[in-house]
Amino acid sequence: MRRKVAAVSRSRRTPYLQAEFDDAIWKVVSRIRPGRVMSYGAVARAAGYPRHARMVGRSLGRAPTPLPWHRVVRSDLTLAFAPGSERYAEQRRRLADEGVGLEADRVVPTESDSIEDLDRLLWGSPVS
DNA sequence: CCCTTGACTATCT
DNA sequence: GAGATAGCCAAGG
Repeated sequence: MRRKVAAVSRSRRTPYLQAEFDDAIWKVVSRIRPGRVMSYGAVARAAGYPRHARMVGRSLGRAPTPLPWHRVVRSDLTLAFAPGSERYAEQRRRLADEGVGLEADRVVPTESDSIEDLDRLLWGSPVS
């Protein structure tokens, strides 16, 4: 059923529907492969909403169905939650379970991952 | 309206 | 590489 979030943005710039935004974001996140991570900004761009990195976390918090939210990290590969917080611990645990290397609060890129293509590499595989 | 707050980022020092 | 800074943008007070 259609959620009735009437929340049309009151922004002076880009009018947008929260429901559509959420659907786009959730779809992208649900496709991140296990053992891989993607940045908030990359998710936003892949969903068609450049410059909306800050909105991604908000959207994930609204997700009704289980989503691999733990695969979304900052562009510098650090976790966005406060170290010591419950959600921080949860994210670390889930990533570790998938074999993702962690150094302090930062994901350790695989040797095959190159910094320049993080967007694509983090995504996992070319969108086909 | 104005101001503050974030699950953010790119770019300087 | 760690901080500081300036953009970013929707929500909520």
